Amino acid sequence: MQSKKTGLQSFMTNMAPIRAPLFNLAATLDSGQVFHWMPDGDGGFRGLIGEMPVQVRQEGDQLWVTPGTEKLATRYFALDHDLEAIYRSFPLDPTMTRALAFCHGVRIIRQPLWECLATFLTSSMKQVSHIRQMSHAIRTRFGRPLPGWSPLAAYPSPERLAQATEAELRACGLGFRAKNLLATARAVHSGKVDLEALRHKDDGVVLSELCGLPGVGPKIANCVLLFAYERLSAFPIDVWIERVLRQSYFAHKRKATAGELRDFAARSFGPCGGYAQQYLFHHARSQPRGKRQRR
DNA sequence: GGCCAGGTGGAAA
DNA sequence: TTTCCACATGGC
Repeated sequence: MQSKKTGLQSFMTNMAPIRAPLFNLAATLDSGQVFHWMPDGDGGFRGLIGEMPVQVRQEGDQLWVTPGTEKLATRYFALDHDLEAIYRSFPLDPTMTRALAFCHGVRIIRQPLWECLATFLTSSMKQVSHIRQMSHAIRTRFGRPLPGWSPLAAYPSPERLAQATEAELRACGLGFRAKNLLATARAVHSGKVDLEALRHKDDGVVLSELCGLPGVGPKIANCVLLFAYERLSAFPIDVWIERVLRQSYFAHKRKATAGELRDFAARSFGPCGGYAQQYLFHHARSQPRGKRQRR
């Protein structure tokens, strides 16, 4: 009689291993960069890397992924980033030190350009859980369904969303963001803005091009710069980061302007400021409500 | 039931 | 220049 395999053993015989030292999968997926990964009910996650359905699970320094997606996953999860070197570039103040300890192993994911832009376009004045809801609604309503992966679906192309109506997008819970997503989808689909071509442009050029799209300002443009264009110095300043900066770095000058905060961040957090920003964000957001900093 | 959320854009001061 | 406000929706 054959011995019955445990769930873990059977999972691993069907999966491919990747070495992933200094990586925290769960925290990375929960840190407000991506919004569609779902728990698989067995300690792992199911999601899509671009159009490719992927199941992933972490066991210590080993990542187990759907066979055939090893290279894709390695690149997506940025396992090539030298986190030790990045950490050495951080300032050594108490706030940053606490955030680093809390976020150890969180990596900045390399996201598909359009998916990242479109998702963050819907993020304004929304909690992370709401962004997740809208992302799933848009995928389900407009995306290509994947057999056996329901309710997950690929993120719809600019072309597909360009054909949608504002009412259809509002039905996904977007509110006033529907008009902006529609107009931006049309601008990208028409070729007015070429997201791929921007990969080779300077940060400033990418920023100003993105900010020309309806509903995209400096915050969202910097998120896309960081999470999709791999510009690790990009430092998006949202309400959470602004609170952290004012509390921890401008306690002596609470009336500092937005411009002063931006200049300070660029000066103080170095060439990997985007990583520092993400760690400060995730740490602040993970504090129990009672312990959170207030204005 | 009021407050706030990974903002933006346009008007007023 | 900076400040103010409308803009939808949902969770707590």
